[in-house]
Amino acid sequence: MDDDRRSKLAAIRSRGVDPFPHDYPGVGPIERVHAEHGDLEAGAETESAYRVAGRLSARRGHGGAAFLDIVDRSGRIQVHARKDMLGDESFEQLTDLDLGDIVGIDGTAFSSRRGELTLRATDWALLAKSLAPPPDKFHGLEDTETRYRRRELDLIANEEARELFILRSRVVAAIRRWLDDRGFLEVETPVLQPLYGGALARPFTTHHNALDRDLYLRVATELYLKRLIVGGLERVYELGKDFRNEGLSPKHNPEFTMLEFYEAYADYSDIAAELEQLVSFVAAEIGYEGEIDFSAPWRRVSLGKAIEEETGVDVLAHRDREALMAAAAARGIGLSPGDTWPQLVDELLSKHVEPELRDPTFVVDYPVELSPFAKAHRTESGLVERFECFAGGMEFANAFTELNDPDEQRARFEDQQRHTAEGDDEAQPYDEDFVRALEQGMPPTGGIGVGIDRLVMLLSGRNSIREVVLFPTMR
RNA sequence: GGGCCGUUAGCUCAACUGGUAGAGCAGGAGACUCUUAAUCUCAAGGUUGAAGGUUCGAGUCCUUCACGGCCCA
Repeated sequence: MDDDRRSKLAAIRSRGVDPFPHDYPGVGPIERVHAEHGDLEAGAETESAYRVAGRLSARRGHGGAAFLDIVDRSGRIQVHARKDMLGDESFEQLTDLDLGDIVGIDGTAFSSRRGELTLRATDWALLAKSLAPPPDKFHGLEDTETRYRRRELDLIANEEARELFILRSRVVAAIRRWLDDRGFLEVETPVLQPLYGGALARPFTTHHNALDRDLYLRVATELYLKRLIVGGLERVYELGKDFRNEGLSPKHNPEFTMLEFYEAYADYSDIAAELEQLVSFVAAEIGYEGEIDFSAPWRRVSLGKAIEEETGVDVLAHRDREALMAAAAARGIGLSPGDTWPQLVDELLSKHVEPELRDPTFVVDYPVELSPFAKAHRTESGLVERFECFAGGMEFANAFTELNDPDEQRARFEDQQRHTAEGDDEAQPYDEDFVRALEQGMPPTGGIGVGIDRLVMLLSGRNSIREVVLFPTMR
């Protein structure tokens, strides 16, 4: 077991070699070797010298020679070591390394008889000794629990995992580039909040000792970002973690990454068009080739019509809890009896409509009861200018024309307090600081929240949020 | 919260109706100077998730618990 590795470690030290040296200057990515010599014919030699470094992932010994596979972030390359080139001592020590050791290789590029691009080792160095055996070199690491709890092993053993998280990074970078290019300012608002708001969700509560006061981890950045719009920053975005105190599921992790952006003088139609552009841009940037058609324009359907299409229930014709329960029951649909009217509508949407929406779809114009921060619809009474965007059977974005009338906002908070009294523990607490900010005057504004984990799920074809979060919450 | 499935060597997996827990890879010793899941020889590797119970005997049956996966609410 790792006793063997420990005794090798001791043997290395006893030779006066540091098994954990401080640096290794001049390392280039393995990818570059492939880029510059990927077209060598089998058997061809070059004099191009490279220094690469990475983890020893496989070894095939042949007595006086050996092949070693070295993996770095950019790829894998085979190294050919020969006793007659390295000398007996160096060769023996190189082939005595363990799988998983971090090594540096100096070598010249050539193509093996089988036509594989290979570095002929001229020198090498141990850069870090690995004391724990790596996962199976052929099967990789498949146990899901170990993959999530020890993601480093997943990244070592499974190339798909490496590629996925590199993809995720590129998605986030592309989003920032798109927003930066359009004059949006990236800002940072509080994670610890005296009052939570901006989403219908239960918060995590924590405590500030010096202030002797409870604080909440944010469930959204919305209210602070709109205060920045009041302040005249005009176009702002924040890309970071939100925290919602809810159960775990393939679509829910209690901490998750959200993009919110707000744009003065825009409405929800402008935002919808921008979301189409943004996602199309990101999909193109990463070379998306999956089953979902992200090309604009996306389908638009009203919430009432979407629910009626799937269930036959006209929610807008039954605007209280009892009437809606009865209408659903008449269609053979059971709903949770304790829920408020907006919760019932949400249940119909999430259980009967959402799973059916495969290609990107805007569901537009929500009942005011579901949307305490959205501005009333300009023509449809009782509705607000809001959309949620769905794809792959999953909601991934939520946007509205922002409510900027402070008196109306105050009344909406009062409605929320009534929902709380009715037993809705996800209703919004009254935020007087936010209303006061609106009294200062907020320009007409469109805003959106985009679930980044879910977007990455869609763009990578993964069906669990835990696959796309490096260290998902575990029990 | 409910149902089903799973947990065996570092990793990936076996073990028929209850009868001394096996293999491949990794690791050890050895052979081999173009292999690529290299190959060949030899030896080693285990509190079968935890705790109880039934039994002459439990990886296997029963109970409880822990963790995970899938489905449902």
